[in-house]
Amino acid sequence: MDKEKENRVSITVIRRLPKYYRYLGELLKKGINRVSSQELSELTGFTASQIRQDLNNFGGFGQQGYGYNVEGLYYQLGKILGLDRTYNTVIVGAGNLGQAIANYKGFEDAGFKVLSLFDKNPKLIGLKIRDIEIRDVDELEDFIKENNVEIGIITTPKENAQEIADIYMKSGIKGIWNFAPADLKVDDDVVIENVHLNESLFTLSYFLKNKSDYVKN
Amino acid sequence: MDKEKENRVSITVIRRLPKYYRYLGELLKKGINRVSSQELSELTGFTASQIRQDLNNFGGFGQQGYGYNVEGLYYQLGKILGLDRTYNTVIVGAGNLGQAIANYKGFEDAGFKVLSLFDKNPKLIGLKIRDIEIRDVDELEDFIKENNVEIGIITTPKENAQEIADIYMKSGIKGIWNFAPADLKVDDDVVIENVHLNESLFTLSYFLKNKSDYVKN
DNA sequence: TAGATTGTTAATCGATTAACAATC
DNA sequence: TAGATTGTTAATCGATTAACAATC
Repeated sequence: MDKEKENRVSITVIRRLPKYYRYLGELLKKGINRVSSQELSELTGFTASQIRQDLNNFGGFGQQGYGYNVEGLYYQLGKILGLDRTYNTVIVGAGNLGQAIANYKGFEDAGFKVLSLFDKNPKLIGLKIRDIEIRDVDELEDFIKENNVEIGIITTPKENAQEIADIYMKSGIKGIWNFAPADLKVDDDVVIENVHLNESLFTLSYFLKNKSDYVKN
Repeated sequence: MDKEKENRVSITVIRRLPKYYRYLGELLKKGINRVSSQELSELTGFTASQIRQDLNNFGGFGQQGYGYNVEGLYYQLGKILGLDRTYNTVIVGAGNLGQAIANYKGFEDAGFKVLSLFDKNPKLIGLKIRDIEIRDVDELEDFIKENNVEIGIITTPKENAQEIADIYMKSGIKGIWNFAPADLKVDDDVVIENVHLNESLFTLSYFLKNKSDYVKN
């Protein structure tokens, strides 16, 4: 009955994977082809034990007495994270933040292609951000359906975020990357990843104020 | 000896505070002046028990039989987060992302004032983002020292992030908000808050791929 | 007073760390 | 073979949830 529960990996583990992936990518670029959990620990700051535990949620990628093959592990983690393919995305909200994301080459390199930006501001509609056209948000639903868009990005003010999420859902999008400082209500089969910059900044503020209690942490 | 340890509140608690703060602000704006942990639970998604535990790390803000006074709790949380004052900040990296942050009125409203942007691109130097001038990064250290800047924001490519962090430290900055996809090495008395957008996107990718295992979570 | 809801202790649950046999 | 390091189990630690007496 709760078969799914068995191989359900905890969210805290998942959130560490991209960091492993990043450092493995760096090692790979340096031409290093072998790494131990101890070495990964020094790079990432997680304990070697935790790293071995984390990786073993997905399989035995290492080899006793040797460690992990950098290229192999990098490839495996990419596959686990779903980075072994490409995704079509759109961005609603063509202000600075939307443009920043559209401009960031790193996302495209990782397989996330921004097909179009959308806005309701007539001054922006028709402009291009390195070949990516800004369209009227009225065209959003049709565009998504016609272009096999899987990920919807929201960089609008918070007042408009929920209505955009609703259009996304109506259009069949199952993954939303939300930058508006609001918690969106979505259907059970839609996943949301929030980037709440204000919360991040307030956390920094707290730690800045209380840093003496947290030195070396 | 480990006196500090006593009143050390766990990081996971701290990271929930901004969300409480946000919802309290919304309630306040609606003119609601009383809220129970149960109601906060429905808003935030955390359990009522957890909310009471979290708040009691900092004091007994509630009243039996009544709940919490919205305005009072909002004010207290603001104080705890260090939002009862203003901070001077600078941004290094005047591309789209840096401009987005400089443009975002919400940060200024919360007390974080961007005094200047910095870049090394001569085409950007001298431009203004709503009154905020873009200066040459060569002037960074002097500017920080002369203007009582406490928070340094990094929105450069990852290749330059560490050198900017080094200048920040040399200039006396103790709080860094880092958007570059790199883990910066800083002194023990400097706090860093990272916003690693690529890690966030990769996490979304994972959950999109495995969403059937995570429905209603 | 009766009802509601906190503050707080105790119980549970889950995540991290330690340890070591397996094995390359 | 000897040394190194994984995979995995057991122990520990910390965070969440449950429960309820205190009290407004």
